[in-house]
Amino acid sequence: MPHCHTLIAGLRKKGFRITPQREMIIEAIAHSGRHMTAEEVYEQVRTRTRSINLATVYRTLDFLVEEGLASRNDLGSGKIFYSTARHGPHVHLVCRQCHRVIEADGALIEPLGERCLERYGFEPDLRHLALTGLCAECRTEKGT
Amino acid sequence: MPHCHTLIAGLRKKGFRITPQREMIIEAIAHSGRHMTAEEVYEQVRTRTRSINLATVYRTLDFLVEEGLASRNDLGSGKIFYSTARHGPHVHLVCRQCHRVIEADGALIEPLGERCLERYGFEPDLRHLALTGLCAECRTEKGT
DNA sequence: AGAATAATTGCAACTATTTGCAGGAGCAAG
DNA sequence: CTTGCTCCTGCAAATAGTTGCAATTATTCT
Repeated sequence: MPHCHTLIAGLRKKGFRITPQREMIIEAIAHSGRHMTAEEVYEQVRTRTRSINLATVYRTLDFLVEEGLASRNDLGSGKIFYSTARHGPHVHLVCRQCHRVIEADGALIEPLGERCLERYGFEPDLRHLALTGLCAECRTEKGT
Repeated sequence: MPHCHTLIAGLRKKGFRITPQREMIIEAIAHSGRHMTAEEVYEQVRTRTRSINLATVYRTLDFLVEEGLASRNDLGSGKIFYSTARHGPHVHLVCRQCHRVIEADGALIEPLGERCLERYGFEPDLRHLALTGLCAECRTEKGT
């Protein structure tokens, strides 16, 4: 799993500019190894410098998503979560009712990638897939 | 489509109240057979009555999602799309770069549902799955 | 090192979505 | 058809996320 310096070096090699803001945003999110909202990333970077703006955070995060270095997930809570691909591939099972999020093994969707590529020339990012549905508890509740 | 009447009857049977607003919102989205933003649904219903509020539209759409009758997709454009499950199961392949959306055959992810259920007791809604990744064109562009 | 240049930032305005609360209305029971 | 119990709606305010534009600055070329 790429460390933030690897990420940064990669971006630089591709010809993107690495500003202190971008560097700190990347470090914040890559280092946390968790899912963060833009606001959280902002707060985190803010503890290190005053030269950071929330709009920049949003733009940088979306930029990272475009470059395939982070993923953006709407888990139905009204907030969008971002994360790098540091922790291995995995799937989020998001309950549409209680909004609980189960982290499932990425192996679950292994065969999927190849088929997308074959049939549609589309290369899905399967490191942070989110599936919506009903969790076990909500299912039994419902099943009355 | 009398389809929406089925939906409405089902909700009534479950003990939910069917207000004119809910009825019109359901008709709007079920009838369109497309993906719509909350704003579009609002405009659509607005042509029929003045007694509708955008907040109600948002709440009703989220309610439908909870009930498993609609799905909510953040396709990365800053707007959230909603749709019913009228057209058969299918997958959205969303390019993270050009934001193009390819509609793929739902059979693509058939085996996935069973495995989620087996291992996690989680029943995913596979009728409107969205996968993020790189489309063929953006991939070749990148491959320079 | 210094200048040119084009990408990136901050600001502020704007759009999108959520939430609290008070009043309104669907539905069941009588 | 009236009552009462709740759930639902509208409003307005709060929170999230996006965008245009002028100023700034990372990188390249000399």
